[in-house]
Amino acid sequence: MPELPEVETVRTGLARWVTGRTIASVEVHHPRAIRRHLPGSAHFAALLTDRKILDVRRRGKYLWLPLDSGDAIVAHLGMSGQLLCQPAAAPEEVHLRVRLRFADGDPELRFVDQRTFGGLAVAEGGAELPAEIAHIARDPMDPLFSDAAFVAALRAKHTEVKRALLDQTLISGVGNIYADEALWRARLHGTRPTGRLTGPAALRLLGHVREVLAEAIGHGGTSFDALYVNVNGESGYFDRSLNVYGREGEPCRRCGAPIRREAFMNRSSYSCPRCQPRPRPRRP
DNA sequence: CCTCATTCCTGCGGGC
DNA sequence: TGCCCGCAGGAATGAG
Repeated sequence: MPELPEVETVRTGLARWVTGRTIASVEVHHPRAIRRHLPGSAHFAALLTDRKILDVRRRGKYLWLPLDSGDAIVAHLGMSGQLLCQPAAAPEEVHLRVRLRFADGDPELRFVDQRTFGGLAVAEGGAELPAEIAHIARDPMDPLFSDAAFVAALRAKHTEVKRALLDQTLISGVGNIYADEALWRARLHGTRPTGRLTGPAALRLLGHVREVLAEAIGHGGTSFDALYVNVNGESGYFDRSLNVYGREGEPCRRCGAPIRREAFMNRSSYSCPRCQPRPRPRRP
């Protein structure tokens, strides 16, 4: 379940292994792995062939690789996507979707994705910022992210605070795991209405979001099931530092109360029933 | 305009 | 043993 820290870990690895290299050939093994590209896989491959990768950039959970043509490769890992730098001789992964070979040989770049929620796309003229991801807000690690604008937008929303944290047009990079972790740190229940958060409380929450993301980046990300790995196929180990996510029934590390799990948007939310009481209804 | 439910996909593990 | 079902969940999409 790659969120910002996992994607940033992949970005770092890619930057090291593919920056400055020229793509020699492209193999698409599964058409669904190429997103929003009506001309088809062959055209996708043609736009990349003989192009040099200039950089590897990230916004939220999206990556893009500017090319010397002015286009960019856009990548989203979805639930189970992996970008792996592998020697050409390595056996094909079961869920290998796309393979990029380079003019200078090894390593090649492979997009592997079991559940095909992720995918690659070409953003024509998108080297600076692909139009496909222009609607995604800056993430809280971005130097140009505005804390004040975020707080104002959050408080103006008519929704619950966890929904807002997952809204990538408000703040990007946060998924189910880090939303729960930040809310635990902030001692807020996810169903708290955003409109009833004070400015200072919203700012504190943002601080906790940024803090948990930074710590997770420092650990190389979180992995539960080996579906998330860095470009060398290694898992992060931040999962050892999680305080609520996946800990139903285990004691809260702050107060000892058993962590609860609640259904939320077709998934699960974890919280401490004592540190994070449910908000009282405004009017019964 | 805004909010929210639905849908895409596959492997795993629990229950019977 | 084997089958079925629920679950994991980011984000595009369309409904209301």
